[in-house]
Amino acid sequence: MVKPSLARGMRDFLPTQVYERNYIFNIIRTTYERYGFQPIETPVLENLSVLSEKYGEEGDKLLFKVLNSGEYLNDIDSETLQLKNYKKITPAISEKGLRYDLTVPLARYVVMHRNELVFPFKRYHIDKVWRADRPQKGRYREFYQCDADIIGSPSLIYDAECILLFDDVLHQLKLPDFIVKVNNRKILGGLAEAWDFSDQFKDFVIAIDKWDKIGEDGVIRELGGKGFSEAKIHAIQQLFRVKGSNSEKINTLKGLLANSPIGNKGIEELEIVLNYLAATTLYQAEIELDFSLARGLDYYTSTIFEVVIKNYAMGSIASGGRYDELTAGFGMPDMPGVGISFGAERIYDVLCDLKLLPEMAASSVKILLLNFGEKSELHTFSLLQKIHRSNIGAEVYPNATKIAKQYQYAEKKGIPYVLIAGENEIENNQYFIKNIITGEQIPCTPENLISTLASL
RNA sequence: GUGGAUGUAGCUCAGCUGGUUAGAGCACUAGAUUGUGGUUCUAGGGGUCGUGGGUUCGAGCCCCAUCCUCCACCCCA
Repeated sequence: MVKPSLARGMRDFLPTQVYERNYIFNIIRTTYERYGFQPIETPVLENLSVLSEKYGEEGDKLLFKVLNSGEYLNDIDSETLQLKNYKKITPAISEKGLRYDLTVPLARYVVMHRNELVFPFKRYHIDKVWRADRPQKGRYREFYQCDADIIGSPSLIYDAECILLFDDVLHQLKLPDFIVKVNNRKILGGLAEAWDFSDQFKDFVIAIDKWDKIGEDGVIRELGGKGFSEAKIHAIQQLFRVKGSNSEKINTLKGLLANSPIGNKGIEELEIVLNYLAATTLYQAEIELDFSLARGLDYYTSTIFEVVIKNYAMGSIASGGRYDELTAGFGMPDMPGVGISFGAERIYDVLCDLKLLPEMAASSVKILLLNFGEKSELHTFSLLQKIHRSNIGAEVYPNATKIAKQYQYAEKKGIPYVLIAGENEIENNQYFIKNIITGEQIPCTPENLISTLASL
């Protein structure tokens, strides 16, 4: 006997949970469709040559790798094996891995199918991804991402559309106040240029990204630890003084970036995006420029966004950004893209926690046909088929156990009605449809059973 | 990958300073009620106390290791 167990970070879902999760997926999917995105599918497994080095060093550590098939040890010389150096052995025994996100596979897909696609290519993809991270709340090793991306256009109208998508979807999900934080990587690059630490850009980005969490002192400490000089830290501290409305923030930043062409380009892009948004009326999204927003993934080059819930201790529930060179690594330059992703698992956790999931029918079955025993069972079974053919969900109880139990079955499955059609009813040509909640009994004849059911 | 907390029935938990056959509530099954349930009453099934070692006359309780979950880092949806 094997004790049943789940691999770390993996989860099962009960039927009611799947219904609830599908509610979220359906809202996202139909919204994507309405904006003109089309679905694609890609394999769960990709060659590691495609996945590696796209996510930064940390990301690569979190890739689930799949062992080669067959006698995979034959191809390694015993010397390498002796060294026990996993960095050398891993590529020799594993050449495939589980996808880490849906964006890098998309880049690969676009390059491979470039002649079959319509550009700008708007695609959505709702599927599982895997990360070998240590699990904790809101963090799983297997989870869904709900991506929408536009490939092949530099137009910032799409960046603005991404924000409309955040607003539209999260509004439909009835999420409470949320903030869309927006920044532009070129601004961060410009600051690095203006303050002369482009060589330590990555350290800078990681440090300021934690501002929300560890505060100004924490960021300063971290920068100091990474070898930033006092003067540079002092310069960076100016970032923390950028306050006020979005336009005030932009003005302040223009001063800081006066001598940086790249930085000014970032500001300009940001202003264009905000200008597009100014022409719209958002449901409830609050747009906040946040120059400490950085995003860890290496591939972002321009606009970046992240959605957080106000006053709620949870990481971002959606995020995204513009990447201009993602396909370049696959030999296809000049293919800019922008996209977003909803973290459906986190959204589900939040909606559960805040009790914002609507009551939904746990079953799509409308009526349970009670089983009163041998003499009426065949009749009941024929009714079952008639109801199905009328496109109404129905089930028959499989045996003539006591009625109380049959009622409970219906109740637990969320079936709203039961049909009472036993020997007496069949003989009298009168059935009863009973509402399981109210107890009300609606009489009907064999002839009008279907129409009565359909009208309920 | 680093550090910390936890783990007793399907679920929520109790179990004294280590001492006979490990308990409760809910859930489940059966009966009271052979065709109209969700109330009540009665009876019943279910645990190698996460797993593997160790200490002890004796371990759910103490020690070590390991796994899961949770928390903080790293990083991220």
